[in-house]
Amino acid sequence: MTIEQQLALLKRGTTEIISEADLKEKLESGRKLRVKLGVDPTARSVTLGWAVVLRKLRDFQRLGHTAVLIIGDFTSLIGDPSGKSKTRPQLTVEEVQANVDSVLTQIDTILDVSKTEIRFNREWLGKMSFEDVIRLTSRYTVARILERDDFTKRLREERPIAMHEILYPLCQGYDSVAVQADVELGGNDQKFNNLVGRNLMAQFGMEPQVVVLSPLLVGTDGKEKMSQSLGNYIGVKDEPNDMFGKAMSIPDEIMENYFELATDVPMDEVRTLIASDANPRDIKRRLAREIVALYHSQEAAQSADEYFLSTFSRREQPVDAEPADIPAELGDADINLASLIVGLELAKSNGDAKRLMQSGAVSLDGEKATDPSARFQRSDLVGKVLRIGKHHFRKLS
RNA sequence: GGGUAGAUGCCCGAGUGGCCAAUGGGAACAGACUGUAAAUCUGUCGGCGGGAGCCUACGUAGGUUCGAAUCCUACUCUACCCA
Repeated sequence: MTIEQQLALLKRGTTEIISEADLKEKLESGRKLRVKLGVDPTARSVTLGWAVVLRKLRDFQRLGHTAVLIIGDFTSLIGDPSGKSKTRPQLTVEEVQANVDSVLTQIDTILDVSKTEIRFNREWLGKMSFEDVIRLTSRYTVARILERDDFTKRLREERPIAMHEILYPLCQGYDSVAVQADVELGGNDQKFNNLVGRNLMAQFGMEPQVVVLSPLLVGTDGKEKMSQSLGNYIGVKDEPNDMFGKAMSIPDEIMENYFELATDVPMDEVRTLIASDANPRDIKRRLAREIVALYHSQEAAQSADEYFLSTFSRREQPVDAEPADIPAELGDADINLASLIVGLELAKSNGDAKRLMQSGAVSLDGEKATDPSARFQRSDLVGKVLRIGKHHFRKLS
């Protein structure tokens, strides 16, 4: 692959490269570059949004460079203030470890983990003495830290900024020094932190890293950035049908964005597809298939597509609704449907379940069950398909 | 250290002694319509209960009162001004 082709591949799905000329130079050097991505183990699910940068890291990896994945086990004790209007809760050591374990098993669908250098930043940050910290902080000024938009905003809105939060960019920047990064990847919201890394590296007499920024993937709601806490995410470990369904529920306008950031479909093809007069729904089906194929398989994508069409487009009963046992404690007679729904974890409380029934969201074998006071025999329920809302089906047994 | 303002449900925010499980908006959930899109309309939106009703909740802990989100005391936290 020529340098130009490599650059083109690496530029897909990025908003900014600081600077492209530097990146080109580094690629031309023929060296095996050290490409850093820092991850904050605050979430347990790897989402497609997170996958955007992980996939970019994979691109570098496939070009023969060294992927250096930094698990921010130390920095997550601080909590990245990026994009946050509130101080994040600080995690305990146990919570961090649990998250790390879960995250590592998830990213192997994206990266070649065996070839990835995985480092925990406690390795160097945890060893620093207070004197080291003071020396580090003396390299930056308060004004420069406060330039950062999140902080400016919080100051303006008279919201708290805790002292430790302003150390976050320095910690992350110091990671780059410690692992001698050539390139650092990040989401757009990481720009400030990444640039601090460049500055610190220069201060330590190193060649500053190139910063490659990717846009943030919008969540399935089409409004906020995709994040686990907002619940608008697609997880890389989601079941095929679920993943497909979530992909279908995104607004039309963000389809192109999803193709670019979450699939490998060539962009020329995507643009032609979107410009054509094909039914947007079918373009979106293609998108959903691509995504499922990436994290599961072609076959899984195909069957998820079929499931979707029959269940939702043609509104048929799913043939293979998820089986569910009627909890034994409900007894055999006088079964209250609301308790059953709660027992199957399809509603969070009895009141909630009753409300769903009253609003017509609950049906048994296609017949609406709207009366919360109705009682059922176990034998009447077994074998029927319980439907809650549009999405949830359970075959009772 | 001194002063001022403030802390209400997922978020914003109204409420200054009973009519408050708490106005309004957003988010969310459900129904109708659809392409599980968008927009729109409708309903719901602390827990338990078939219901009557009961319980828990307005920063924390006490107190006053027949009765407190509302009054008093102490404490915790936040912002701003002065040092």
